[in-house]
Amino acid sequence: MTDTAPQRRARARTKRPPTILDVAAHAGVSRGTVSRVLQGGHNVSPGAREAVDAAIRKLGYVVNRAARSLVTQRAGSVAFLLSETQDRFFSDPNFTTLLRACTTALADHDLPLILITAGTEAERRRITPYLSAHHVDGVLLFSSHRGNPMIGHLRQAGLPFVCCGKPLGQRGTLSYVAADDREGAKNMVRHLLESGRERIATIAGPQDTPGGLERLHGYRELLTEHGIAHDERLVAVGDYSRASGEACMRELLGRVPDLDAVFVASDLMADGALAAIQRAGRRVPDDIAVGGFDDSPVAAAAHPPLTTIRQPWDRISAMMVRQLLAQIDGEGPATVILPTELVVRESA
Amino acid sequence: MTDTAPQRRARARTKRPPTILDVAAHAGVSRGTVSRVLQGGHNVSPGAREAVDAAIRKLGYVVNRAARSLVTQRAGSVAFLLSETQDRFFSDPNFTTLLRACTTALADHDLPLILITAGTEAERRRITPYLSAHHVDGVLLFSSHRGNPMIGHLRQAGLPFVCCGKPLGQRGTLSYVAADDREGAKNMVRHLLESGRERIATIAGPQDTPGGLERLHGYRELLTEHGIAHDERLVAVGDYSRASGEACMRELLGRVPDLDAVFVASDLMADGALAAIQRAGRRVPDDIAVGGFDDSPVAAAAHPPLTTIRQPWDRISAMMVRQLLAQIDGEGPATVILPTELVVRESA
DNA sequence: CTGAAAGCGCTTACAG
DNA sequence: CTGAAAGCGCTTACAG
Repeated sequence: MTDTAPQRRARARTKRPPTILDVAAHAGVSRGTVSRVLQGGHNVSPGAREAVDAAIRKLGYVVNRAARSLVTQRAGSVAFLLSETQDRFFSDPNFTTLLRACTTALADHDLPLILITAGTEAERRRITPYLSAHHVDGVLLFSSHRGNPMIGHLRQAGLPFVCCGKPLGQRGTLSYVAADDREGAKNMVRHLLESGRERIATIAGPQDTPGGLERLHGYRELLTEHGIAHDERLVAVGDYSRASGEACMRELLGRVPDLDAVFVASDLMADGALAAIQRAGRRVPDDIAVGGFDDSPVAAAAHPPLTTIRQPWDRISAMMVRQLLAQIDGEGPATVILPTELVVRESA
Repeated sequence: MTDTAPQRRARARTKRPPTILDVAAHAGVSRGTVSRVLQGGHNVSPGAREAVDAAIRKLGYVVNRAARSLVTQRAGSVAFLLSETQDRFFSDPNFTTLLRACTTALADHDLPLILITAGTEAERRRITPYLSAHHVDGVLLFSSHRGNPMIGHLRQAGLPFVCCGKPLGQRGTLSYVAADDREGAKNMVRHLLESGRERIATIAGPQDTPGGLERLHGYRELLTEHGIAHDERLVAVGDYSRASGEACMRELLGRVPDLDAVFVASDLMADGALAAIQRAGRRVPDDIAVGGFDDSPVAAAAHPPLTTIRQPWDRISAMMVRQLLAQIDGEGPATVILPTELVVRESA
């Protein structure tokens, strides 16, 4: 019974891929030597090394990660853990920026990124055994709320992790990477002041998040440094959504009709503020200057384009990955604060 | 030499997790029996089963996935493969919706989602060996461009995959799940017609994508069915970006000042169109009705909120996962087309 | 620098 | 229904 062409092809396709043993046979060396070449080629003679490399290319050999993991006791992958109410983070324009940057940074280290969401208690319960069993070597943790229980789980599991942004309401030292929120806020308010604005309001972010807190601190600190008295009527607090930006702006305009500038703690909220201002028949920046925060994609797309503070997402992501790898290799925790940058467009 | 407390804790933390052997010892059965319980408990007596379950709970046993993979020859994970120019897809509001829905659908099957980007030729080259080595059991493929070479790679690797949307420029049968673009477009244009509009323009998507093509076909088909002659001046083609929507709308208004409605092939472009219309001093929907497509987050946030066609992302994702699992289990390819839904808001 | 061999933690025929 | 045993594909001391 002769095979038909399709049958032969089908069998060839499902044929077991070459193993280290096939490579060893082709190269005329032992399994151990092939493995040593795979590990970087230390303690291998140039000749053996070349023979192995040639065999690998010829056979199209790719290491079996499961087998490697089993012996090295390492998963060979890292989790991108979103421990946030899903809607909130997924609708955040910064999220995709971060996700992309982390994927790229990890790919450079040949580490697949496993995306895990754990916004609810039920999800956290489901994912905890997975993490405790060290099915990943480490975790990039994205969560902005005070007292996230996920952090306790990760600590208990002894799993290396690095947070994006300063985790609030945690005791002890934790690794995290963050932008310099306070300094960024101060730079924006200074910019508004230096361009001649005198009644500067602010729309802060949620006060249980580091960005919400620190950017408001920065706003107050800078005004104080310039001898400007506090006026709480100039402060509104949103939830980072576009709708809340719009509502806060309406509120501020009602309370302080003669305000001439507003520093908004996120671009998305700033975009909402823009709508409220225009709806009120005021012009940006002529009547009211608007400064955002993030330099997310919405900033450039806004009308007018937003002057904002750029968060260095690429650097934040790369640093998170670097810190995580260091921790996986046994290093202790570290805090990394990265500077922001004022991006001047048309809104202020 | 007595250990200090921290040392003891450190050792306890890095202690090897329990294996199937520990469970077997605790339950007083053999390794094989524990494994059978893990596989669903067939051919295991109730007593043995209970003893094993108790031991598992007591020890906090979690299966070692690497060991399992090694023997089952399955990776136990699935890739979410973004084979699209990164900027384009990551800035698409539908992307996060899809990503979230797929993560959830896979989690229900205890399959981790591995996020992989392969927008450039260099990335594709890097990722191909990983896929060919079956480091994932299957691929959810997101790519909208004609003739994506990734599809050839996946076929060659014999790796099960399901596409999101109909892949253009491919021969042979492929599994894909898509919304009924043409019917959706027809529904929107019908809605515009029935609400009394007479000069209906359209902003289509890129003509090398199924959505760009099919929605334009639907527009034309519906008009023809209603005996309305083609007028190519009423057709503009964008690239799905907000900016292109704005530019196309400006173009259309210049060419046909008396148009009274526009069907836009994506919400993001529709949002841009809104800006162009308002900038031209026309009102929506009073002067011009605007219909979008997607029902992405921008639709509800637009001013005025967009009337649009809802893509059933949750169903699309769930179906993609279901089809993929079926293929992994040996089933052949299938095409799934899901109906869309007209969502009436204020813009039309 | 190299090979032989143990062992990582599972699953799965195979006997019984 | 159950146990003993082979084997998945690697890495890594250990000798030499």
